Amino acid sequence: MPELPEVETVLVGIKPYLLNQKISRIDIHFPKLRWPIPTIIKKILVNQTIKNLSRRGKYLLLDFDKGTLIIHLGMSGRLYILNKIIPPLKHDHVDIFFNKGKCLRFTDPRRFGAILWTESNSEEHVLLSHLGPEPLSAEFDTDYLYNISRHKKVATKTLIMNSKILVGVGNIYATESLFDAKVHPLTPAGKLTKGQCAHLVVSIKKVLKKAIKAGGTTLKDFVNGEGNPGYFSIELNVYGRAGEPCTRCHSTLKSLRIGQRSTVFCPKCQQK
DNA sequence: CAGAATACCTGCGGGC
DNA sequence: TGCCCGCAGGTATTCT
Repeated sequence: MPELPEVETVLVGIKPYLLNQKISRIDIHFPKLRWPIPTIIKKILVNQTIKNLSRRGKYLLLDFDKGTLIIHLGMSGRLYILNKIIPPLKHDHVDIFFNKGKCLRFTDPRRFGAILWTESNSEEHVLLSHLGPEPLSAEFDTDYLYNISRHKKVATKTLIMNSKILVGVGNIYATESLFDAKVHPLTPAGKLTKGQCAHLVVSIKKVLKKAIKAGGTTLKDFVNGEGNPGYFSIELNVYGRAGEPCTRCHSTLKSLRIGQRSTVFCPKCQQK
């Protein structure tokens, strides 16, 4: 569910509460996620201090002296901080307690999320080692997108959602970025002109930055489960608006399925 | 090899 | 009210 802006918002929201905090106990209520939660963390991480929190793509990384806890929220995962003990409900998988009484709770109804432990450099973890550049980094520029898309037949939308090409862009922001850049989502990636690549790069960065800003203003309170780090709403031009008028030209927005994902676009603004 | 389809889950809204 | 269907913000794995 969460795309890069949502994960970034979660990171910024929980970091002040967790940085340099020492773990006192970990309760794993329900270990079944995409992969089982390694029960070894219950022993390894007690009395260990979180030395840093960061994000790579949609992965959250909690660094300890002994290794890194890798957290992915999947489609429906949530993380929030509790000030007091609240009994776990059905989809509450893990509670990580800290010395000062706070608790980090991981909840995930659909269980596509993951909590993994690595004692190596997390960059070398199999899930992270093949990831493409961060969309907001300088590395993701026109030349990069142009060069990597050459001779590829996949739809441009599929390309920009591929984490080996570029991390962090999911269904909503791919859809919005393509509209912003006036690129038809089905354009074969290899057919993108350099100019289109330039527009797309600018649009992706713009759309993500705007969403991060919106998340930051919408979700201030990560404590106590109130003001949940849920999925905040930003104004969307096309996603979820099939059949409604284009905000630019008032044509009727159309929908498609690309790679089993719903895609909305303006047939007039976004032509192949 | 690339690209496409499938699999993993629960919850919700709509149609009947 | 209840049942069935399709759909949901992700991505590893399997297939063709």
